Amino acid sequence: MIKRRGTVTISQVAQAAGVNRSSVSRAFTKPYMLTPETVARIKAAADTLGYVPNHTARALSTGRNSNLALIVPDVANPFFPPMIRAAQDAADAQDYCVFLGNSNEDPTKEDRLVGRFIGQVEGLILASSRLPEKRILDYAEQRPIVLINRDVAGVPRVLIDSSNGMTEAVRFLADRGHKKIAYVSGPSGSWSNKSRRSAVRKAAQQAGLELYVCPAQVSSFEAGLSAVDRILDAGTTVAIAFDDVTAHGILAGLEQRGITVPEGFSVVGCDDVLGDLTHPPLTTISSRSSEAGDLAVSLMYDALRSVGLKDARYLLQTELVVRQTTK
Amino acid sequence: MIKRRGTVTISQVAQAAGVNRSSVSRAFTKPYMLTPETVARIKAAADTLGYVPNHTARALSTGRNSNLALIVPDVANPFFPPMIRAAQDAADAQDYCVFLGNSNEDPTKEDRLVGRFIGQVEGLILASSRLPEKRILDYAEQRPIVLINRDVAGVPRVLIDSSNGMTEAVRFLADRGHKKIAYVSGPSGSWSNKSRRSAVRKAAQQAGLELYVCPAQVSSFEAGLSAVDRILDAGTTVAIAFDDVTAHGILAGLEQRGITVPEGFSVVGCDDVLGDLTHPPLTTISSRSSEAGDLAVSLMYDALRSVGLKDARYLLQTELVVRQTTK
DNA sequence: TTGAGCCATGCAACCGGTTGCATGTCAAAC
DNA sequence: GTTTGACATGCAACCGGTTGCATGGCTCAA
Repeated sequence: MIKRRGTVTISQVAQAAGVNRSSVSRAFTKPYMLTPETVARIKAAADTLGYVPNHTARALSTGRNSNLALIVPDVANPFFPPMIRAAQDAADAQDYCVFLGNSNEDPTKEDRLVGRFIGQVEGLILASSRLPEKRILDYAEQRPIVLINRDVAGVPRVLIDSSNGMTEAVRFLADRGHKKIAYVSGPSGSWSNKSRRSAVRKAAQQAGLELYVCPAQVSSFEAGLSAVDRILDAGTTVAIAFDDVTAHGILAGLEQRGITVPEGFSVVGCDDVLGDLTHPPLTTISSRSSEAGDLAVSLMYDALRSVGLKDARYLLQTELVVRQTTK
Repeated sequence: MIKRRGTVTISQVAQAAGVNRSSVSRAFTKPYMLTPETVARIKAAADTLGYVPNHTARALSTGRNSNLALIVPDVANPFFPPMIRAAQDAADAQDYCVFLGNSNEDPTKEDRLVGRFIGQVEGLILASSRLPEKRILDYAEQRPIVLINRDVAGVPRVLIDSSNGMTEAVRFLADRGHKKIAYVSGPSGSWSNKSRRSAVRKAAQQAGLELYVCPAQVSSFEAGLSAVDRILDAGTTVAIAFDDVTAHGILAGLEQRGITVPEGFSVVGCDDVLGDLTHPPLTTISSRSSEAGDLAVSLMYDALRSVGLKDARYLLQTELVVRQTTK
């Protein structure tokens, strides 16, 4: 047992105030049960002693700990920080603390993180989870789980629906005279990637455009960079990237080859996380990830309060943001 | 008391295995005290029942919870995510979980977060803390605290020392013929800002350069943008910004006014978080913030193990990274 | 005056583990 | 064959709160 210097417990306060331990407990959690004078006396004693309720002990006896966990594939991917911040703020507003996990896109690590967290949180929010569906359902049995950008029936989820933005982008490109377009993929296990790719595919078909899908395993600058040769070889005139980070890599690759954007080639990103940081400023699909974080936390509260409403499925709509990488 | 479905406790395992509760506990925490056969029998029973040790109960009786807290001023500032990820990884390697707090640059909120966390962690890491020194020392009395980019004597700290990078930058600019330079400040309470500003001041003096210090309250794109008029009015030919984000705003402001970089004006950032994302790619000062995160966690382990070595002070050196915004 | 009922507080069990000490067993040593 | 000691396991207290129930004092009405 590690003794913390100066840890003052409920018993010491009780003794100082001349009451039973239970009254001290009530003074802090159910003051209406006590005379105002008693409460005042206890609080005074607590103050002079410097008493602070022990969170762990309380959690043990009540079974609630006011903690949430949030797991993301990559903190450093600019898509996530706004989401993390929003979730953190929303949790903070209800006096909840949030554990953050970084799975590094690795399902095994994600699984380990969930296991570590699950014992000390009331619920978990998994963003862009790479876990097998069965695993998610198993965990959801133990604790409320809310998903972001992962679509598992029976688990409350917030989905940033890029498909209408993507559709809009494809139509926009068709109107501008493009005939053959490329889609540069993202992480293979990603719901977002699947949903974006199929939206592009469908819209391209409807608009009578030829589509080349360029595989890529991860979302990264390098992935975009190394896709450039293939999308050029395929004879396309525009690339729609899985996300802005990938699009940025594509822009860099094009510049290396002396191809100017948008005159020589057009590029469309997704998620609008880079703002007009790229050169030229990137045409992209909006996606307010902070709203997703906020919404996920409030869904979590719903789940924690009532046992019902397990199958919420929120779609956040997106739209094309035209900047200067498309012609 | 909230009853979790299917919570199996040590007592049930004990009964199933026909041993005392204490043996079950030992099978998991001190197996060497038991016969291998007994351990095996207990683990088998635990497996079939699906027993998972209760983290909270363990924390209560041992006084250790294997949790750390990390508080940053702004998760969305690109300086922090790599640090967060590194800290998270380092913690993970030792089976620690990390709470993340976002103070939003607000000392009051930071204080509240510390208060919320301190009861359920073994130690706290405060990055770029805006807390009054006294407050930090008070908290450090209760739990080990490690600071990043905040210099308080008596508290272990990791400082990214931008001063030699800044000095290098000023000399570099003097060599290129600049006579009057501007420094665009960052958050007023920030140690980094003070240290960078004074390094620039000193180096400018030594190099015989005239210096204009342009105040700014926060680190943001907008702060940089709105500083442009003043740095131009002051007659400077180059601006050294508190960080890359601010520098990016300056670049945008210059472009709005039709001033080309680096021909018409030079810009230097700090922290190297944008890579060559800006246009033109930004000359900046390196700072591997992920190393700071990693180091902070290992300092924390030191602090948790031994009561001594309270006054560690690590300086991480930096250097000028010349790209294309300087002439 | 007495009994009913309410309310403030105390009592003690409980949450789920951990751990110092006691006990019992068995083997080696005398 | 008895003593000694090492070692495996049990016992029970403890970590610091929470909470259902018991108790006792007081008020109010009959």
